[in-house]
Amino acid sequence: VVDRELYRKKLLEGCFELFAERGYGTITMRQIAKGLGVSTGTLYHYFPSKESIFMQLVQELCQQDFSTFLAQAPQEGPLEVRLQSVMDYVLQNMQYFHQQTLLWVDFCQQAQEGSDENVRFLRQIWDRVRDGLADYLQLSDPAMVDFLMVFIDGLTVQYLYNQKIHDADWLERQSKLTIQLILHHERLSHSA
Amino acid sequence: VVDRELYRKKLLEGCFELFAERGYGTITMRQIAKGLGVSTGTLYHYFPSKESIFMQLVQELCQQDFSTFLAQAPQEGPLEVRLQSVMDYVLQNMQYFHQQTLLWVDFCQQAQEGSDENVRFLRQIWDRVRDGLADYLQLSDPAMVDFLMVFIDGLTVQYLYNQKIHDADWLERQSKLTIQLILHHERLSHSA
Amino acid sequence: VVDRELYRKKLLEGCFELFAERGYGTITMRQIAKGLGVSTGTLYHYFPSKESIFMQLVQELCQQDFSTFLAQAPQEGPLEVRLQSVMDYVLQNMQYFHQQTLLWVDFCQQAQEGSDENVRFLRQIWDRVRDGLADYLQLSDPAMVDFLMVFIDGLTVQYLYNQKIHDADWLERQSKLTIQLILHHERLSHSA
Amino acid sequence: VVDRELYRKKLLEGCFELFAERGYGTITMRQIAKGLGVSTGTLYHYFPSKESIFMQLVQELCQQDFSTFLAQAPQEGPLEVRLQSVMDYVLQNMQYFHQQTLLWVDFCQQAQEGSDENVRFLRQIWDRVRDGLADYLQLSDPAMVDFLMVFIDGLTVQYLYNQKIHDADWLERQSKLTIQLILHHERLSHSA
DNA sequence: TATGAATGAGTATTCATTCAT
DNA sequence: CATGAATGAATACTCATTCAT
Repeated sequence: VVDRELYRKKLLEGCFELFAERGYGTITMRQIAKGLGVSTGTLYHYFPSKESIFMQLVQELCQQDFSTFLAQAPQEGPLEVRLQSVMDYVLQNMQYFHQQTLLWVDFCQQAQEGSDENVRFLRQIWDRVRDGLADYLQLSDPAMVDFLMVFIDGLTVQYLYNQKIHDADWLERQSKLTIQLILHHERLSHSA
Repeated sequence: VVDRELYRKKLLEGCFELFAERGYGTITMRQIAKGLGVSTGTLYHYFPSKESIFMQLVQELCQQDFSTFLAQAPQEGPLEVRLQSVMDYVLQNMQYFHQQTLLWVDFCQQAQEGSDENVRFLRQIWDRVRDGLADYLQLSDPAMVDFLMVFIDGLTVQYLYNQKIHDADWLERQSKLTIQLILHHERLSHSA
Repeated sequence: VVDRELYRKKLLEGCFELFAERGYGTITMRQIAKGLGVSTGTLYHYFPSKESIFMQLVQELCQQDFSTFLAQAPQEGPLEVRLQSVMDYVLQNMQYFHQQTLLWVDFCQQAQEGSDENVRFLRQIWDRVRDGLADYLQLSDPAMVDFLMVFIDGLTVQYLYNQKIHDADWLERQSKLTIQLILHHERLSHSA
Repeated sequence: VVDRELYRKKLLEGCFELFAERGYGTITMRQIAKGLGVSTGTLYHYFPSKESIFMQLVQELCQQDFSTFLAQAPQEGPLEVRLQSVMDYVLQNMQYFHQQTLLWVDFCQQAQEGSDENVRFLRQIWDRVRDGLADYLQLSDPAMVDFLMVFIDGLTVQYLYNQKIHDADWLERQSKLTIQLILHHERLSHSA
């Protein structure tokens, strides 16, 4: 029974790349199965539906991503350093986050009709990440965490049209700019 | 021949709502035809493909949107006023921009495979908007326009899975915050 | 618009044989389409679902069958003659009725789960036939019509196992026997 | 080897309910296995196929059913009593016989294509029951046994789409009617 | 003996597009 | 110009059966 669970996770791992390559709505179960090197029957043996694969994938990844970030991020030091470590993490995995965002958007759009239970589930996951980030950054203004995440979301979407135009320098510049803006604001709030 | 062109534009007008309602990938040509009150045959008489409808629609809308904004925006006055007018415009049409962004993402994802000519085309349109905005705002740092558009894009995506965004106050707050951050930066750049 | 309706009926006509050949649950839409000489797309252009084809088919046939019977049956004469005409009609079309009964049973079984609206619909049709038959035979005991139809149903099912064993003579014999039993009962009821 | 045989019969016992619940064509081997509390592998270890399970089940049941009837039926007495005991047995187990008939029809329909060996097998079983019944009732006209069985078959099918049949009175009435008809006929045959 | 993972062809249904009228 | 009937490949998902453990 532990083997089964292990195998399921192994399959799940292979799924992200496949979903990312073609999008949630566009990829077919046959393509996923082929990509994983199993039959459609086997795929359905481990996951009850396409939707379920996606949900499990999202849960798994978000957990991993945030853990990975925390594990390598400096737990002490001034705000600037912590902000920088967040942005570095995002920039280093930009393509990955870009794909993830696209996937979420695609999925939400597809699931628009029918149960919005799934959308609620995604929202929960998103909230958890935001709370974790708020906890890590310890910003005086809680709205600032929202601001940061909105900006990061914007970046990951931008990547869609600008993938080849905006090089690493552009991203770096935007990142630095944002950090400075936040630091300025923090300084002013404290002095006020 | 002018009639044909007029009719095409009239059909195009009705399309946005239909696309927005169900998403680019999800809506069918039959549904579009029915929504416009014509037959599928007629639809194909005016547009060679679903893809083509979308491209023409995007072009038309972006042109209109920016013109509409400029027509009602104050052409003079301090940066703060101009920034505010941009954000007001976005906030007032938040749902519309949200739908538009979703549509773009959906389309790019669907078209991922196949000609990236379409993606290039979308990028051109995006660039034109950015240049227009840079021209209007006259910011000293050109990267700041990019920053602003990234943030706006982030907001429109958030709308998908962040319930807070439905709260007008939250939006207002984020908007004000961003304007202030930009103004601070401008002041510092000038004094430096 | 009349053409469409005509064509739909023409397709419907061809369907009975196909359904009868393989059973409601066993035949596939592809097989039906192929059997009718059209594509699956065309089939769905005229009928929203497999279920719908069947329902429309049943309605059409039952109407036709009873009309056909009445048109050729003697409207006057003693009960014996009228009973005989009913049984003759059944016997002459035994294979057809056999197939119909099997189809009904098959359908009801498949539709067991899900909406029993369809089963209700079939019952309605069945009731209409019984009422028509009661009206035609003018039996003093209304339970006798039920008895007759139960027996006929039994015959049509029997045909399943006995198709090749019981020849025309056997059927004829059973038919005659039943008619006599009913006549006896009628005579006794009247004398009582 | 005797254990194996015992276990096979034990499994078989649980099968009828499962088949009856969903129909021969509709139930899946996984559902049967789950219902019996074994794995599909085990099921296939004892029975080579779904078809085989059904055939063995039918054989087993028919043998049991007729034995059970004979064991409790009065072996002596006038025809009327013996007829009544047959009808009572049928009425008391109406739902069971109804399910059995449906199962037979379903099976024959599914198996239509392919070997009619199965149909032959079912016919043999049916014949054996008829012979047993003829022996028990000792009717002067052998066709009368057929008549009785046809009627009973009709009743069991009716159960599917005639709501009246759920009314015990209706059943009782039909049963009494039939017995009387047969008795009348017997009397007339003897006097002739 | 018993398991349950693996298979892949098969199911009803959909949809962008074509084309005769 | 306008229609809508026709197409058939494609979709998510199912299932009897096999077979390595």
